Amino acid sequence: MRQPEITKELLLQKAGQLFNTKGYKATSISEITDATGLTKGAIYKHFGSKKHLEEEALMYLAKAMFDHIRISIKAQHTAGDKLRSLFNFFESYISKPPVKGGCPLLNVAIEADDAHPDLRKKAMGMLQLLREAVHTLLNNGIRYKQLKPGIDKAYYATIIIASLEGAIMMSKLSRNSDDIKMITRHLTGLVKEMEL
Amino acid sequence: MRQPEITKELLLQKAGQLFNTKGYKATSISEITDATGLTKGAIYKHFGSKKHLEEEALMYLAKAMFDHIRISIKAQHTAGDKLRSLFNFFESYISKPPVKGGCPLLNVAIEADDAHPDLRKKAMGMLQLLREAVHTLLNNGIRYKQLKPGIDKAYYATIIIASLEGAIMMSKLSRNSDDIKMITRHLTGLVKEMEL
DNA sequence: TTTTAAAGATACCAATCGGTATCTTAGCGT
DNA sequence: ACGCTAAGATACCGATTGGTATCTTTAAAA
Repeated sequence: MRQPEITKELLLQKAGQLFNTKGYKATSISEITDATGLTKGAIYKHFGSKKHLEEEALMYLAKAMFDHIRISIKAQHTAGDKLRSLFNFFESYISKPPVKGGCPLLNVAIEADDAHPDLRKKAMGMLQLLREAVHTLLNNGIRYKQLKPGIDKAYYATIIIASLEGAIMMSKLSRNSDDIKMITRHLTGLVKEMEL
Repeated sequence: MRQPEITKELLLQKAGQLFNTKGYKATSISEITDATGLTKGAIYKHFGSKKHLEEEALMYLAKAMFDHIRISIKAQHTAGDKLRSLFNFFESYISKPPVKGGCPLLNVAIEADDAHPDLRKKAMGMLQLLREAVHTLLNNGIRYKQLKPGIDKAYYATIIIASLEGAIMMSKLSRNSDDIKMITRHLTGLVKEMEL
């Protein structure tokens, strides 16, 4: 019954889900013990403090998100298809959420930007990773003559990320996929303009 | 010294600022009494419960936001100029924030969508108001032959709101205006396509 | 000038917060 | 089979939470 690695994984997964749904500071230790069936002893043995658990859980959520992105992108073979697959991944945060509570980047960015510097730094790292992923994708598309060579990569990366995240906010609030679908349509149009 | 209306206004303004910066549930009554110099007695006399104060403070922030929007839009005379003025207003949430903490709609939507149904309903109302404002703006632009008649108004309203809100998240997180400026540039391009 | 109702201050409440110290127990190396 | 180490449970801590009951004070009506 004593399997510390499984225990830690369980704590990260359940705490991550709670943090992503209710918020990091709004989730109490006792809610995490309730959700896991474990006790404070287990949490403080593995993480030392709630703050540390918050940060590790965020990294856990980030890794899960980027793993999903990587998989869905790798399954496609042209820049255009990879981008459309990325849009579909964000659409899934509404239709069949890989983790409850929506996009972990958006959630932690809003909660942490003014009040929680350590979480904010990790959120900035996450945004940077996402930016680089799109950037790389566009770059490869240009290199393999799938996208027009002249495009402003940073500009398109910002448009893609901002409109997807904004649409997740709107669709999660409204509890339907209308907005995220419109944004997918819009971005698909942009991709067509970029394609050769 | 006893001026209940001024006291209430002070409470709404300071509580609104704290809620918009730190979060609604993460802000305690004592932080509000510290910020105002008042006591619990004043708060509970005027609002009855913290939940009620949260809701009234949100409506106070919403009213301030829409008042600002209305003013900046009314100062322009064509649909295109009104839209560009709206984009500038959202840019101001980064460069010279009318209320600390960024866009109240974005903040409350992320905090409330899963866990706080009453706040969520008010957030939905806010989003709907913003949607209708853009919709009306586009409609009038068509009526007065400033915009192309065939445009999909709901579609453009979603693109405008989503990309602005997403960009606010990114720019607030990064603490610079690069992203919101890129989005303004992108949306300005869209407006040009719509204009006759 | 006195009365009075409301505004707001003060003092208290149980519940819960994050955190720690201590104790028990499970499982591995020998 | 035994002992040791670390995983995890339990019991406690002071501080803070939202909320309430009571007391004081203020400003306007009479």
